[in-house]
Amino acid sequence: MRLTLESLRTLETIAEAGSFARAAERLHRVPSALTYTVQKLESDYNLQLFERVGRRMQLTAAGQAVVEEARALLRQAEATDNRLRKLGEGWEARLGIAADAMLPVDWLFPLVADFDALATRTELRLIEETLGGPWDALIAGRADIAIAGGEAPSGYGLSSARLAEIAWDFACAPGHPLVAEAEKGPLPARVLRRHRAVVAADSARKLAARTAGVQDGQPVLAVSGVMHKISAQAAGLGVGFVPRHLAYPWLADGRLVRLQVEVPRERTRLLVAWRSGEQGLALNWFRERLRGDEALRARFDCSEA
Amino acid sequence: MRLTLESLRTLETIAEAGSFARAAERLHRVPSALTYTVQKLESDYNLQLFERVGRRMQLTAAGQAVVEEARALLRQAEATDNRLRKLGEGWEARLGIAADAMLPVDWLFPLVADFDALATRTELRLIEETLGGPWDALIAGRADIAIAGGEAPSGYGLSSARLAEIAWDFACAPGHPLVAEAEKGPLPARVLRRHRAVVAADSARKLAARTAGVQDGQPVLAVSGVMHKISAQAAGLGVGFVPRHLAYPWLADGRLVRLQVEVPRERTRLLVAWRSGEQGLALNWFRERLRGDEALRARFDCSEA
DNA sequence: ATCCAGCAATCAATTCATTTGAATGCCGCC
DNA sequence: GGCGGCATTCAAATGAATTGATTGCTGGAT
Repeated sequence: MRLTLESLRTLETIAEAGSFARAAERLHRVPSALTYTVQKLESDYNLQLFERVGRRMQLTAAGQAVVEEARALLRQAEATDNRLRKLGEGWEARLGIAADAMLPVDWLFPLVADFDALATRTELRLIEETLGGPWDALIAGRADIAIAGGEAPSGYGLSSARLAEIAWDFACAPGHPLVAEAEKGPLPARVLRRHRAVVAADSARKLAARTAGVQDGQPVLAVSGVMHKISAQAAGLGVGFVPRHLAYPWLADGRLVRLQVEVPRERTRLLVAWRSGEQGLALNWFRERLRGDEALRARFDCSEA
Repeated sequence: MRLTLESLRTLETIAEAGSFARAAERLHRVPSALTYTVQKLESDYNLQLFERVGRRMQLTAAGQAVVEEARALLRQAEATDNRLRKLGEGWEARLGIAADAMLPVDWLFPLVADFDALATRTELRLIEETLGGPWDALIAGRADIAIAGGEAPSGYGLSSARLAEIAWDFACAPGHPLVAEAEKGPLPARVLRRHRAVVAADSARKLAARTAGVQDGQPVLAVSGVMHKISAQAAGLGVGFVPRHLAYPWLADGRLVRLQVEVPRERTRLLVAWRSGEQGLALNWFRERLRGDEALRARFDCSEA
């Protein structure tokens, strides 16, 4: 393939400028250089691109077609150039963010929109995971940022920063037998153990699976995400702790009721984590934005109702 | 923009070959040349593409991303190269074929399929016109081949060859008053003139409009294509001559009936025409294929029924 | 351990495609 | 009829890319 971007760019400029002379000026070259370039292109492809008409040159039909082709290719070349530039500036080619389902992905959309405005050409990937899932994705390299609950698994070289705290309510459907029992006072573990617990299954692939808030011997229904867990509980299929910032509407309109338990679940810390030492600009941007995003934080502190 | 297709190709080859040495061999260059190219790319974009691992080089994450970009751009560059080649061989960028509606476009599809098999990259444009329309399109340059009835307008430098002959039947709907009249014998012009004629409007934009088979003083309904004319006549809206090869099914199943008239319409010659002196390979190909296409010809000679 | 083979980097020398600049010729216009 | 704008041609200059010899490193074989 004898094609050169340079020669196509030259051709395009001539077509736009309307004459070799003006094109030469624009390109900071001498007219004869353009003659050379065009003639080379013509002989390479055995093609007549221009024809003399009076003292100036005019594109032939074939020339016109070539200019169109050239434009298309040049536009893509410019896009590629741009991409490489951004990579050179330190913007990663791709950035994966694995967020615990407790942080609904659409809460991240405003950040993504702001990021887009930077025109970094970094491809973003939002991954929803549960429990150990974000950690797993981070360690395995499927993600570069994890938004996850609890503690960072140690020994993998991860760093993290606090993002928010999640409060838990023990809840079930209004018709559930536990509702009656709860009138006698805070429910002891012994009672809870007799009712099916709904749990969000761990999406981790490699790390040891975690379970949260389940007692030994308690029958279990595992579902694939927090929202499924909430709706399963609302359907009366079981009981369990639900994150307040997500379950709030369900508790407010009575689809779920909150019960007092003897051992309430502690607040969970939600962390932003990354592999230590990674320096990409997109990673930094998201890390800092997440840490400073008060609007996002506030959404976790829904009224105590 | 400092981007070169050559350097991207080099990079791609290295990535594929797995080492500078093997890539150099494939590219018929010396390893140090590749080192030079890669280092230039790296310094141009301030980017590290490779890292030493042992005695060989391995793509960094950024390098991997660049290779992907490079691949995409190179594939398009190859397409462009191919296109220019074809243009150089004499295949036009575009070929427009303006066919009279009496030649249903789908009758041309087999030719188009065969043409496609040549992989010429010529863009095809099929235009349906009526009466003077194909000539008009040819003269105005909207088409390069016309398939049209009658005579080529002279003085425009057109050439033509015979394609087929079209036979006409005078027809109307079974319930039309002319049907009864026709039982007395062939219909004279005087009688026909009293009934509305359906005509296909001329699609020519510049040439003088033509009308065919209409008598002075006859009321007219103009529709935009032969098929519309046929169905308008079948709906009893008027009478007129219909091309036998298209109306045949309608006559066969009785939606239209053929009437004897005193002055039948002569067969019309269908011509393939082009601007004299044009030499494009696609034009030649279609011209020759149309002239030699017995299957196509045969479709006009439907049984005399 | 040692040696060898394979690979990439460096550097000076070379090559050759591209560019330059001066000269020529053409055309249209005042 | 001469002037000015435009493209081409050609010899000469340029400089980016290539070569080839050399060095240095590594991993595997002996």
